[in-house]
Amino acid sequence: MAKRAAERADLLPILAELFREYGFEAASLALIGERTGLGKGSLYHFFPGGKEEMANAVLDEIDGWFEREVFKPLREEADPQRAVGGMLTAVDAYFRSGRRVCLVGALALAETRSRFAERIRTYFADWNVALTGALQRAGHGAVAAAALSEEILALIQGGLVLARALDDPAVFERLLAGLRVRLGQLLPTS
Amino acid sequence: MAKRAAERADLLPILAELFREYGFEAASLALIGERTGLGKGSLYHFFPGGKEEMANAVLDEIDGWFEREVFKPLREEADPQRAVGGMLTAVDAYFRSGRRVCLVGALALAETRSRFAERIRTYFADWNVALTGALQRAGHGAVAAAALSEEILALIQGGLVLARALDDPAVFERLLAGLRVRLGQLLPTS
DNA sequence: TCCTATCTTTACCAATTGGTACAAACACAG
DNA sequence: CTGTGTTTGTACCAATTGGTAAAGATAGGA
Repeated sequence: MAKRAAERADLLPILAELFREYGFEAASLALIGERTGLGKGSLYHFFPGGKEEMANAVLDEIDGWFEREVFKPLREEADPQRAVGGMLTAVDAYFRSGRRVCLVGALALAETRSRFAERIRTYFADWNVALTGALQRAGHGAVAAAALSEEILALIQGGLVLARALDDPAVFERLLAGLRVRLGQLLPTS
Repeated sequence: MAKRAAERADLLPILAELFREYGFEAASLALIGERTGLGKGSLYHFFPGGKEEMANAVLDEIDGWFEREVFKPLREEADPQRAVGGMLTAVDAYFRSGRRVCLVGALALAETRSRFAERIRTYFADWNVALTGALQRAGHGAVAAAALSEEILALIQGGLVLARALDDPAVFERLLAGLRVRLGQLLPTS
């Protein structure tokens, strides 16, 4: 049973990359079987609910990661400037400096949105609330903090879209760097 | 033949909404037939290349619209401030204030990216070049203009992702309004 | 009226889809 | 070695996919 849990958990990163790369619909069972090296039998053994359960398991893991590495620090870190800076670092690492796409954002635009709508909503809503709080503690007024938070999230998501569209991850990096400057993490260079 | 051209053109908006709503893969021929009221025979009569030709025709139309209504004004309008402000107005109208998704951006994230990669690239590259030029003429240095242009495009795309994810078009509107303020189209309100 | 080009309907196709059933292989505790 | 529960391979399923073929309808000009 230790083995079972371990192996199911090992599957999640592979499934996540598959969904990121192909989307939910286009990641067929044939493709999943090929990339995981597992037959349908095993796949349905670990995920009796089929693809939908796979996607939900992946989203669970993503939720967990962001809660642990991003949202919670934003809420609890004493120094809010550090908290926001840390968020940018974590995000940069997670999205591999623009080479990786945000699965939640992609699902939001894609055909299958309705199937995961509520999860998608809370993911961004939680992020937005946590970030707004940190910005307020950093001295911004309530309205300004909320506006800035939305702007930061949009820049991150839009940066991923642009980096993918232009096939140039550097776009994402430049946007993050610009954000650091604007948020006072660095001094403007010129 | 006048009839033929007219009817094929009339199909494009329907196809565009279909692709926006469901994505390329999930917009099945059955669905397309249902929404257009046309059988497969007619569809393949107008688009012998099948779905791919439909998508390319839609992308042609989008390219044309943006070239005419956005890129060209950005390049040619005498007053660059006005040009950028006009762009924001056009974009707001086109995306129905955040209720409509950017098909090109969605394709960039989706499974079918590779099939339209070059078109997606040039769409954003053209936009970026035109906007950078206008910003330079508005007084920004070359580097600053390029950075600001990328930031504006990312905000628009990210705003559409967020609006869709949060199921709240107002997010997009707020981001556009914020942009107007930052670009000096309006005075800050507080 | 007849002819021709445009358009549509219908039936069909092989391939693939997600999902199920179930027997065989496996590991491992007793 | 035996028995038990977990894991896998194989064969199968109905439904749907994008796409084709070709007969039939519909028009417009001569």
